[in-house]
Amino acid sequence: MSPRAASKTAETSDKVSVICRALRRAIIEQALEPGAKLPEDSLGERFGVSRTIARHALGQLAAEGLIELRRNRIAVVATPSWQDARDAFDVRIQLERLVVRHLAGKLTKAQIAELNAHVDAEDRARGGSDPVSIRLATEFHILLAHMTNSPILIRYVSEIAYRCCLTLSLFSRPHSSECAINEHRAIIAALVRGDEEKVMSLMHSHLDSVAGRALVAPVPQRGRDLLDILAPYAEEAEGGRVVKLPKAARGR
Amino acid sequence: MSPRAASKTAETSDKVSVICRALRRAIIEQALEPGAKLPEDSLGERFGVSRTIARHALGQLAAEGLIELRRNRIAVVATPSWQDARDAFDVRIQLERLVVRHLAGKLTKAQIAELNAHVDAEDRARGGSDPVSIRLATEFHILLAHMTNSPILIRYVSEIAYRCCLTLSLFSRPHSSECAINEHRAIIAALVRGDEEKVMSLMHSHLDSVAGRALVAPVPQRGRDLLDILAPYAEEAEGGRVVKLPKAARGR
DNA sequence: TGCGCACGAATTGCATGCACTTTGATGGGC
DNA sequence: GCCCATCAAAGTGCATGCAATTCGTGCGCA
Repeated sequence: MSPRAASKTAETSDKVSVICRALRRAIIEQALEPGAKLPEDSLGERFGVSRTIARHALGQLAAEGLIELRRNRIAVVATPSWQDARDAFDVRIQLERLVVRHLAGKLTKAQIAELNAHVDAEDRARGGSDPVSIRLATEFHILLAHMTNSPILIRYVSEIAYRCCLTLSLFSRPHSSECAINEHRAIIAALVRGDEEKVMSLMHSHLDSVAGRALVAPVPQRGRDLLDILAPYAEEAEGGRVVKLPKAARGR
Repeated sequence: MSPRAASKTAETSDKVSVICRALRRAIIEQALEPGAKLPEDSLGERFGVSRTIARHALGQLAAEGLIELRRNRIAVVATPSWQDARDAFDVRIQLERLVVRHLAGKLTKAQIAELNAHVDAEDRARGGSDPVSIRLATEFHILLAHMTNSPILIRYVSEIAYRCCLTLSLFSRPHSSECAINEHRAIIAALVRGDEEKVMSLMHSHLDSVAGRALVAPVPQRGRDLLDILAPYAEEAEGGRVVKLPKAARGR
């Protein structure tokens, strides 16, 4: 391995990072939906560690924006707003343009093979269970980022890809199923040809269309959190205090 | 405050984030140089908290890439490689282009005043103590990011600005002193005019020149960590084991 | 003098315990 | 029947204690 090793990004010990990885994966496969509660002791019990460790893991995930931590409250999987999602995709596009710019014409044979193998796996997973195909589509982008060998790009692209994935599960239709596989193949081809301009615009439009398919409607808010939907209206009425509601609306 | 509040990015409680802020600031003002040790109990004692809290803060800082955490080892302020620094500036340029694109022509009067006041402060600090002027220059960019009101941009730009600041303290000459104040003023002017293209290219060249002033020589490695410099050579000799060195080279 | 080794001090890894906060339910007043 | 006070259960905030590891130093030996 090169001196500039692609070491894990920070992440203290093993136990903490194991929990982080597990939770990240559960989140992007939608086993944990936005808003799901993550009590420290349940986590600790589930992973065979103490609350201290579980807590530390939650701290890391919160730093990545995957979960939300509020003082004295149970941690929950993040529920990004539609605006957050738009912003995330904007940033992501710029970041991934950088990725493919770094990579154009510089891929080794082994890397090309790895990318092709990954897309083949995406192909096989199509029609299979949704969660897996979503995860694979996301991991394609993360795989690309890793090939840049730039720790910063790796970290940021991974983080934001996970977050985008999270928003997909909120705003996307049942599933428009990433028919993006062909676009992935096109990107690989352009990377191999070394056509920098072309691959950047391919990546740009690819992500644009993913975002487009996902974020069609600014309004739908498929009724995840009734209370939050009403909040803006309540705020206009009085000064930020949410008015008392007739006993209904329970997140879970 | 708007419903989409510019709340602190995650950061559990107060105590942890207080420590984080203090350390961040100490690092960018170069009170803590790259490689400086940060033992948990010293930190805890200094801030009047237990190791648990200090440890948590270190975890957060590590997630931001400001410090390095290795198992069973004392945390140290990060020492980015020259290549890391280049990558960081590349990413930063793209991110901050996004920032000014969002902002062009959309600044309120109050925001314009705030920006001008900040640059005035930079002006006053010029010639004063170096650390303060460095910090102010960095905070100008962070201030801009905050005005986008996009949590993701705020987080990423802040993080990467701090990291760039860190590399400056490693590779920059004694101090080429951010004669960039005029460039800051030019950026504000272009933002007010609402000239999107212009302000993006201004920001681009501004950061390019900051990076250029800082990262002139790919080789200098002003002898901070003798051991790391030798590591690659040792690695080529045998399989990643660093050969025993005659007792010299102590970090401190 | 220079090198290696071993032992003690320093430091981290992690679990547990206690105090405080939030949450939700139950019962009494209107 | 509805609203509010009170209280127990659940959960977090944080400190402390113990085991394991690393670091530094002094001693012995060549």
